[in-house]
Amino acid sequence: MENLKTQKAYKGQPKILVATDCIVLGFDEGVLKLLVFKRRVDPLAGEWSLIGSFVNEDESITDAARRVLLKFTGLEDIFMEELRTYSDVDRDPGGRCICIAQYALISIADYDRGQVEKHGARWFTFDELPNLVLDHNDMVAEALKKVREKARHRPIGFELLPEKFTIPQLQKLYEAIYQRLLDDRNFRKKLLSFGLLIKLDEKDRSGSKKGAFYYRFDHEKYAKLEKSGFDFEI
Amino acid sequence: MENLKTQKAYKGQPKILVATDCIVLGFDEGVLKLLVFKRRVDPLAGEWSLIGSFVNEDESITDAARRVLLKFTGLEDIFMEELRTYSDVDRDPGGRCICIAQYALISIADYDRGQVEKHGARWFTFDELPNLVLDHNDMVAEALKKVREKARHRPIGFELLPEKFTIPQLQKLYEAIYQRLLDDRNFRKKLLSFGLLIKLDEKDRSGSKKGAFYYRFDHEKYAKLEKSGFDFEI
DNA sequence: CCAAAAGTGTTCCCTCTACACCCATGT
DNA sequence: ACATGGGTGTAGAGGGAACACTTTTGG
Repeated sequence: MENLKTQKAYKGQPKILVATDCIVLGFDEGVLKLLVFKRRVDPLAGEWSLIGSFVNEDESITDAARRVLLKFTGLEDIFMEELRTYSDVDRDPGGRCICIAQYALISIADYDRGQVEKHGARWFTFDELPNLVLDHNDMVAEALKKVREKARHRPIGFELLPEKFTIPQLQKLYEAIYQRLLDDRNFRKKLLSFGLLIKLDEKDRSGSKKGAFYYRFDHEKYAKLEKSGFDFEI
Repeated sequence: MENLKTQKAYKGQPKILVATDCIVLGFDEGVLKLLVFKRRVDPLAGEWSLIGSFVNEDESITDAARRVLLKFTGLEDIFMEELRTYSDVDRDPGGRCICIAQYALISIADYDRGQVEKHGARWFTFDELPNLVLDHNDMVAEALKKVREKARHRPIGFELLPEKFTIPQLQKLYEAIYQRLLDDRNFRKKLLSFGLLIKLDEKDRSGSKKGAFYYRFDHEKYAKLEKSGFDFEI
């Protein structure tokens, strides 16, 4: 840390409460789901809310979001990206507070059910999603829009699937994200053409008698390609 | 405002200094330029810095950024978008402070030279750009990356040109953004094919004897198209 | 043997790219 | 008349979209 002189430089400037809220998306039973919980602090205690927290003085926004996600899902190393800052002066009746919203994509198979229940959290599909507190509905809508846009150019879909997945699963995921049906032949062709899916010997027989081969995404190869300007366009 | 009960709800939570910095880009003499100024507060007073300010308790981040831009350029209604939040605990030796960076695109013909000079600000090309304080170099690099990506799908280029512009001017702008030469026939064809450029009767004769027709961008028509999912792809 | 999902190829069309010459005008 | 930048058309290649049938196997 620096010295007293520099500490004084910013003395008297207006400090503000800073929070972060997470739009946590998962993919389960062929549909996208959102993790929300019952807010415990007043005002609006008992209402449905995104999971979030105030940001402490000794942590970055990312640190705070990771702390929240760990607490509510038991998961670490989750894909997470900043959405935007919500800073309207009157956005929170509890007091002036800006919020940096982040969206997180998780493989719904992996989360810790115990943690979720312990904190009064629940997964909702978007059909049955209740009204959320404050500007959280806006955050969710914007996050969905951003995920849709982003999925067209970056392979973020794989974050929502387990390590091993089948092509039909992947297609259903993209259909859920884009909200429209895709041609199965063209989809498979396109995805395989990138050379980024590694076919495994194992089959998933839960979806059909014939069984579908498992694949995994080649993150290492993609990382290299991305540096040289590769666009994962779907 | 609400009542004392709710004010108390967040009592004791950690307040933090919040700032916003603006990556102000302009296009002049065929190259992109960045507006920076000599920082006046300690620590690091006298060093080159992005223009910015602390966020007051009674204003949103956008309000703060608009205030800064007005002060330094004399301009209002500027295109501006959030880049991201910089929140590393040690990013500022002056004290814990998070910063929401925003990039702004302005028509360099329009700004108020008096305002710029009065505040010790200057336009730099990226070739001659000096080192900036704190993490401002990162912010600039990320803003450029974002502008490049965004320009491929949204008509943000027009924000950097005057209301009236010629096709060759527009092409030079895109060449400056993408850092590569474009084919003039294909470029013209593509741009005109959208039906979003309105040809004026007037010519700009500053660049050649023959003169190039002025056009303006049809913002209204684009707004409608965008709602129905139109992608302005260049 | 049948139902149910997995897997496979081809044709057409449209868009992107590459490329070279005439036009208008001020000096 | 000439130099300078503005403006136009076309042919070939490649990628996206549309489309139907065979394969596998548990029950």
